[in-house]
Amino acid sequence: MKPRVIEDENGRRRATSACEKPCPIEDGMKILGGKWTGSILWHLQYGPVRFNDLSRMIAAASKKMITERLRHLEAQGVVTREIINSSPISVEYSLTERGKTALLFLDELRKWTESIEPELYGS
Amino acid sequence: MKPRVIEDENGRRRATSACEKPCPIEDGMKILGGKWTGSILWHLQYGPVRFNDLSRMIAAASKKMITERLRHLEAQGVVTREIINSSPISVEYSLTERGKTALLFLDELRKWTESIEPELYGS
DNA sequence: CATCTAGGTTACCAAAAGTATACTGGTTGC
DNA sequence: GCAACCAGTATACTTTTGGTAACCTAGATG
Repeated sequence: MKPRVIEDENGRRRATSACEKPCPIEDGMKILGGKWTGSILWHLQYGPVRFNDLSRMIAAASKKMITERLRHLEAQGVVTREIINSSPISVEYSLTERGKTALLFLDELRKWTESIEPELYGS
Repeated sequence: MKPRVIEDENGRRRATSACEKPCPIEDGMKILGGKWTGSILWHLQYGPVRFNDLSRMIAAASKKMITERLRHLEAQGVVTREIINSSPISVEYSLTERGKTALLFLDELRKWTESIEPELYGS
């Protein structure tokens, strides 16, 4: 619904349809907006990746952050964690279907950012 | 490029094409990911809005936050600020073309979030 | 003259987010 | 036995973010 501001009989301005509910945009940002979250999903796009490999790919993020984000994403149903009974044991993370759709939207963000700062990401 | 992990001749694992540059997704999140930023852009989508009206629409955010976000968005060329020579003087904020394209992506985020939590935003 | 509006600013505080470094316990290869 | 790998934890610390509350100038209104 289109938000409006009206004046009441005393000339005081009021907003109708102000953000009364938790807004889906703010909520979505809480899930996908944390630092490194986008990068993690991005690196999972081609298939399952093991924890330490992910950590190597996103070398600038600490293991603590990687763990934290993965746990959070798992809780939201965006990634799955699977323990592989190898030796030594390994753990693989993958995108769920929900995670794959998030990827589409992350790609939109990527395109948007590249369009405004082409000099940084050039050709 | 598809990120990979390879083993060198000693069996040590290494990532190729790790996040060496600032990633456009992380950068974009810095611009659009702050709290209230999405809501502000959302409320500007139908045309210019005055500062206090915006503040009334997003009642849960303080004026300080609104100001801070607007300054940041202005610096990134996402919104414009125009002083209207009325009496009393007023200030109108609008989306730039760049801001309007961000709106497309925010709508994708909105749809994504609604799809995963339909019970919250239902019909 | 007191109060309302406009569009903010300032000072301060709490909590969240992020970084850095070290450590665990088990396994495999040299 | 020693080192390296696995998947993380633990602890301590700094930085950033978000939020509250009060205040400001200037013009209009009662």
